[in-house]
Amino acid sequence: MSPSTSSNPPLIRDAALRLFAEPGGARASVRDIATAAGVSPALIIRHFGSMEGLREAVDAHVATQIGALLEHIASDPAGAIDPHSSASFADAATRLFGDDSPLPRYLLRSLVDGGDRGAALVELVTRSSVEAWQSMIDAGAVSPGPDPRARAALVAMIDLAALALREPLGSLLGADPLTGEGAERWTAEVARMLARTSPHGASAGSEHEGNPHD
Amino acid sequence: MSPSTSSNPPLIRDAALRLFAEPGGARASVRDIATAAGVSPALIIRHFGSMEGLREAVDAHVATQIGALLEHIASDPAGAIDPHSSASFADAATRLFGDDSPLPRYLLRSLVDGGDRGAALVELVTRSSVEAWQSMIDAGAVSPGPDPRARAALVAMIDLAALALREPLGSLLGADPLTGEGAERWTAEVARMLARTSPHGASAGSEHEGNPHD
DNA sequence: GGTCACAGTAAACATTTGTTTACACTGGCC
DNA sequence: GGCCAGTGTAAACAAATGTTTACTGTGACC
Repeated sequence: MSPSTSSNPPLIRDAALRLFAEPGGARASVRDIATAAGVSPALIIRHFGSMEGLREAVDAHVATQIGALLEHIASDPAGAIDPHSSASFADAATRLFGDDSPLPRYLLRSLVDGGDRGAALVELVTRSSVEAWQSMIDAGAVSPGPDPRARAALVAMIDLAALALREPLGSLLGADPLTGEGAERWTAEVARMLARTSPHGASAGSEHEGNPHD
Repeated sequence: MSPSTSSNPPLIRDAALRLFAEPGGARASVRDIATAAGVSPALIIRHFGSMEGLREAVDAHVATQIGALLEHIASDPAGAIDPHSSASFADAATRLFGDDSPLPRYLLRSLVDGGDRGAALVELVTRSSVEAWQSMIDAGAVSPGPDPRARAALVAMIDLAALALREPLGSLLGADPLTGEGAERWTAEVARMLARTSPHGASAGSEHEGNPHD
């Protein structure tokens, strides 16, 4: 029997997060998770009370982690879509999500299986997007359009999709939309589309997309 | 014992589709589905061979159904985003998805749990979007932009999100994005954003969004 | 009427599941 | 050293799972 260690609860929680985020992960058993974490099934129950308790702990942790990214973006709202500071979002996303993070896939899991807690997590993301968008409207940087709510919804959807639909989007883009060059290209393209709504943007009209990084 | 009926296999398949699409539905048991379909668990195994066989049958059916919508849109590519024919997409979506269709939620399920079959279904949707977008580029109606692949990816994501993220999008929009007024508003807003990329669109420049439905 | 293919089901079966129980170990404190 | 709280585990437990088996009923055909 190994010595006692206080690192086991987070270890278990993280193993669960990884498994739950995978295809078929909703059917991961207490024994699957115990094996992945290198502990006994009974220890999971001891620390978290039940499988439901474990799921709650994972959800709470994910909310904290994703909240960190949103906090970062909220400190620089333009950073999310401004082509000149797109590196800021890309850097933050790379740092938080790396190449192998289960968080975006877990967000997707929350969308389909999360019930009330999943809906709350998704709302965390979309509310942050909508607030950032409103800040930019207030600053006069963008236009709310004839149907302001629809436009805000579109902006929020684009943000949510970049996280939750990371994999199909990555296939389409030919690069990971949350890290490195892929993140820069994605945010640049989103910025171009939204820059179209600037009240005083390009004055030449319809299509003026020379070189956004110069 | 009831009389024999050839309607039981589709009845079972549809009950399974509904259950699988719900939160927690990945854990739906053969007994849950049997109860929902009003048959015995053993009948499901008799007709589909196994639970895996049932899942395959559901996937095949969903691919057929979603293919029907894409076929409709492919016959009128502009219909997906042109504000003047947005009613065409809205009508088709309403007819296919109604108020209560499990298909969009099942697509979301496929994204997270579908493995290869899920990826194939998602590709069905995104390929169709990309092809429609390319048709519009070829027709000179829109511009590919400085990063054509990123722009096509953005268009495809918007389409995929409207289906798979129907519920959070509906909350943001304040209406269902796949039926009725909500579908019209959503497609109108998407059209406005994408019309911005027209090579010879509005010549007044930055923000010219008078009244798109007049 | 008898035979056959097919559909449908209850019961049984072997395995898996989440959880509980009983025990051992560790380290800190007196 | 003894006691205690906390950690960790193997085994046991009751329930649930997907599937198989054995049987019945139906309708078509001869």
